[in-house]
Amino acid sequence: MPELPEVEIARRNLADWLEGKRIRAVRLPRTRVLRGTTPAALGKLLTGRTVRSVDRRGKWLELALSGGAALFSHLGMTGKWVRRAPDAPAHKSERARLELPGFDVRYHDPRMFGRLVGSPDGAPIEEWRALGPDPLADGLDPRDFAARLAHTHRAIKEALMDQSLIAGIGNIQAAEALWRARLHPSVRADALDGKQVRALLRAIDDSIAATLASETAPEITYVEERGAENPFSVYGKAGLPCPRCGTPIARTEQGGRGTFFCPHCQPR
DNA sequence: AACGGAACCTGAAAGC
DNA sequence: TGCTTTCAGGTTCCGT
Repeated sequence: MPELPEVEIARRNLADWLEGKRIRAVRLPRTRVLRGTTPAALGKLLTGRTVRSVDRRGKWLELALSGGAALFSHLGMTGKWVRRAPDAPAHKSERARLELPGFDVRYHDPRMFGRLVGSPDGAPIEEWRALGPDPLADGLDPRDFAARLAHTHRAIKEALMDQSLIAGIGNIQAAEALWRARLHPSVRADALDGKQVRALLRAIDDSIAATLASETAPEITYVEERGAENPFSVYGKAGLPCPRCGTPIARTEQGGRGTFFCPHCQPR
């Protein structure tokens, strides 16, 4: 279940595999992943195009194609792009297949929360245009970010997961960044001072960099999958000692999802 | 306008 | 063993 770092790894992999390659054929079963379009329409858009570049903003990927078209991909909770030999058996959750010269790139997504959207003229789709600045691709201006936070009464953790405010942060990166910045997840966003906002932006950069460093691999294993190590400081660590002070990590619920934090390092 | 909660899905793990 | 429940890092829509 991908957030900014996992999607960035997917971008790098797709760029390695696809840039300069021509999509000879596609296989697109009719699934929820294609909502808003049809297999025929998307197939027609993709077939025969060469992939020029692979870009990312927040949790969205954009494959720029020859002839000015583009393919937008969101991985949802369980989406994954993988490279396979053409004769490799299809995975049960395969939702799309791009056939390149000598190999396939396939999209797996058991829960089908992900999306594939074609853009015939390459114009960014509405969801892409609605995204706020991306901490890795754009960098965030502390003053601008502070001004945006000052407009919301929500808890800082919920604000961080608002993709229009800052793009790419999900439940894990929010928890990790707040721990690094020593901020309680329930603190109101408009209560942070300038120093705290700067610390938070640094924490976000550091957390993303740390996750990228720990997960770089041709195939991503998400934390909750069997056999995966948990490389995080507080996420999924309820009851375990805080890496900084040893206090047991607490778990609460915020906006219907789990929130992890250190009650000692992150006071209200 | 802004917020909380349910809905959308499947599969793995934990509980019984 | 096998059935049931719970939970999951995504967005979106609906009611207040």
